[in-house]
Amino acid sequence: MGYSTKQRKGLIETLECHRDETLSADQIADLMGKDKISRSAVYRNLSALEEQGCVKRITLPGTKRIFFRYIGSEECRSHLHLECFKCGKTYHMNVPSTNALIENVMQQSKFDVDSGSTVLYGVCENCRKN
Amino acid sequence: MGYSTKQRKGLIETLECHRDETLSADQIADLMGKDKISRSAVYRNLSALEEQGCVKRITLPGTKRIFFRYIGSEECRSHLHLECFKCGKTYHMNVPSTNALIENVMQQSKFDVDSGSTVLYGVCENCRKN
DNA sequence: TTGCGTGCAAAGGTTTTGCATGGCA
DNA sequence: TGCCATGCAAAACCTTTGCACGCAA
Repeated sequence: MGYSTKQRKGLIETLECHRDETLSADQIADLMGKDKISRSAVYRNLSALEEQGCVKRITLPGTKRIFFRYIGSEECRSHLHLECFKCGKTYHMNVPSTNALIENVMQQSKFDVDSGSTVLYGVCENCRKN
Repeated sequence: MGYSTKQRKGLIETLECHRDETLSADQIADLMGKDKISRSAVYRNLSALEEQGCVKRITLPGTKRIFFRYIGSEECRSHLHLECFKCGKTYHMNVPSTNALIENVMQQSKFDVDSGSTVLYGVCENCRKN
C-alpha cells in the first residue's frame, strides 16, 4: 500500500487497540494526539484502509455521523459482527454459527451475504440485564 | 407528531413510493421537486421520522455519505432486509426465516438482534447470475 | 534521488440553526 | 387565535483538495 510512515503506523496501531469500538475520524485523531497526525492524513489513510477492506464505514442508530470500525484480520472479514447500540461494543460471532446463518439466508432467499460488510444491530446480554 | 403539513405529507408519500430505495436527503428533495420543500424541512422531517422508527439512516459499502431508507410499516420493522450492493435493491426476508435467524443468534451469542436496524449486505440472485 | 505521504489552509459539500412568516388545528 | 412547521440565509460541521515540503525506499 505504499510507504510505511510514522503516521500510518500510528493510525493502524491506534485502530488495533480499539478494534471493537466504533470511532469517528475526529475521535481517532484525538486518540492519537492531534499533533501526531493531521486530519487530512487520518481521512486519507482511513479511505485507503477501507479500500483494502480493513476498515468499515458505518452509522449507529440514533446518530447522524459516519463512524469507522477496524476489521483488521482475515478472520474478521469472514465472520459476522454484532453491535450493541446501547454500549457500542462489537461482538464477534464464532465462525460455524456465522456460516450456518449465511447458508440459511442463502437457502431461504437466494441472497449471498457478505459477512465483512454486514453488522447485526441489537442489544447485548450485559445491556439487556441493566 | 404534530401538524400534517403539505410538505410533510409529500415527503412521506415520496418515501413510500421509493420504499425499497436508499436515498440521500438531496435525492429526496429532488424527487419532490426543490420548490415543493426546503432542505431544512427535509432534514427536520427525516429526523422526526427517524425518531419514530419509520426511517433508518445508513451508509452503503463503498460510499461516503449518509442515506435514508423508509421502514414505514410495522411489518418492515419486524423483518430483516437484504441489500444488494450491486444493484442497490432491498429485499424483504419473510418473517419466519427472520425469526429463525434471530432466535439462532440469540441462542448462540445471547445477543438480541433488532431487525429494524439491521441490514444484511451481499449480492442478490439476479446480480450473481450476471 | 524519486515520488509518495504529510501538513496546512482553503475549498467543497452537507446538515443544522435562528428568525420571521405562514398555515394547521 | 396560538403554536408548530416552513423557508431563507447564515452558521456550523465534516471531508476533500491543492500545493509545497519532508521523508521513506
